[in-house]
Amino acid sequence: MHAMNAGQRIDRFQLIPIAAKPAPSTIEALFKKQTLCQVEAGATLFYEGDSASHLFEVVQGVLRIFKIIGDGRRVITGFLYPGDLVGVSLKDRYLYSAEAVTDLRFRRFGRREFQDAVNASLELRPELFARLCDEMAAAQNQMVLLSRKNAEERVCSFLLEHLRREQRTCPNASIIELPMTRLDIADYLGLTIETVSRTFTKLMSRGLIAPEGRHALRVVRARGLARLTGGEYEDDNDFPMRSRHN
Amino acid sequence: MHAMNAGQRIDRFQLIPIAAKPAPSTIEALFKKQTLCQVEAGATLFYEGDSASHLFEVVQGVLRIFKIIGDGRRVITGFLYPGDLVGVSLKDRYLYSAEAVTDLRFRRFGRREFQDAVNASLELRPELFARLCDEMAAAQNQMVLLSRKNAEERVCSFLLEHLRREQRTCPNASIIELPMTRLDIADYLGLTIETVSRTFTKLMSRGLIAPEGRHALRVVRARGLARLTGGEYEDDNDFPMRSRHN
DNA sequence: CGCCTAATTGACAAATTTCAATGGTGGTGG
DNA sequence: CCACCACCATTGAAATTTGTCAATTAGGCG
Repeated sequence: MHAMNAGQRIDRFQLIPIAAKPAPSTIEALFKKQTLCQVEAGATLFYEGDSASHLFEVVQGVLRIFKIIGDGRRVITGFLYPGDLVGVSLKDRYLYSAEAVTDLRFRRFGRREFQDAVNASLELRPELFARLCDEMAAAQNQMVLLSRKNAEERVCSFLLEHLRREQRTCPNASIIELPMTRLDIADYLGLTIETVSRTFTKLMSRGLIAPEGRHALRVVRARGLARLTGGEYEDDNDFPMRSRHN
Repeated sequence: MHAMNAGQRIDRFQLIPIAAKPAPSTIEALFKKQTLCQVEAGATLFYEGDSASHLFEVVQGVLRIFKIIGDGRRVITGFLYPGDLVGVSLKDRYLYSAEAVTDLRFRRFGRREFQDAVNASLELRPELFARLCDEMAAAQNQMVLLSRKNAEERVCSFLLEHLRREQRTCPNASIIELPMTRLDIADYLGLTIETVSRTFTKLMSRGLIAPEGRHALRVVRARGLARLTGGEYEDDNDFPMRSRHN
């Protein structure tokens, strides 16, 4: 249904002299020795099914990873942000394609070298394991969203997820950047572009969010959004599921 | 919407003297030293949010893992079969609940001991890693299914997934056991029980499948099913996505 | 200034869910 | 051994949500 943004495959990355310095982490430290690469928005890092020669770490910008089925239907399985790792797997082929949503800076690591480095280090292994577990937890939450949430709940969950991210760096931020297109959002939430648009409009008219320039918006009432996510937003309340025991 | 089968929480497992001997694998070998436990269909192994004290290995029977959101909507994120591991994570709480679909035999392992054993062994680590990666790949395929497949495609994918499983032990099997209820299938596929039922009926009337007793069915035309899964069934053809490169 | 793409909005169609009724099966106890 | 009950599955009809198609608006960028 949905056509992808084109974007030709990159094989020679432009090298960049600058080094970013985000929160320290052992795997990040490992990557920091690798040369920094840069591509433009729309560029493809790799396609699903390509021989999985490298791992990538996003340094700056946003990346989308997605799968495409038969007749062109696209599913974005995630948006990746600085500090995130892409291509972690033992499979010898990538399980999904990866494209830059914005201009992107990243580092690459040869799969084998990475594997060796991780095996050699007592600190790296648990970190990698922890990242995989987080990814798994996120995937399960996404399954819940895709399986049982309605359009409004999906959009509110999405907005809150992004608000959270902003708040990790700036604890009382209320403005979220949304560099991806409506089509990207739709393909991430399992909706159409029109439904996403209508839902945004509705949330605005209810005063929960407000437009803030072209590619950002302000969350006016986070509490209100949270109430519309259809559960699973353990903002302050912890585990809702736990009642009858023996 | 969907009520769960009740099933009270088990804390003292019935111990069983018999030991099964499936395909050898290092993690399986590790578990084999643990006492075999048994519970009845419907029993709960643990709830989402419980302190994650143990890992489990299914020995015999089928287990469902699921999450529940606010108003009782349930999402089954997976069915687990003999040889599968449950509860692998670094989180200190389970991310989902686990219930026996059928009478179930399993082994438990203390999380810490398991962690230590895996860390100590050069063979166990890659195996665990590989299992996590497989789980991740499965989760992504499920996201594709939930996000963009219609009812017929979902059901066909489900049937084929189960046919594959049967065929791992019996290469030209055409009968698949479906011990779970329609509600379980619906909650796994993100549909309602009625839609699942109607879709089964339609596939039967088209002669693709045939009923085979109460809890099993025969796949008459696997090829036909495969054509209805909406892509992603690399049965003989390998990667469909790979066209324009530079 | 005007074009091109992205986003919005509306009207309609289609798929799935919801609600309701019926049918089948297995288990239990008379 | 049979009847009845509880539960699960099927089927139909109506309702609802989301998707589709089409037209319009709004930006961004040359």
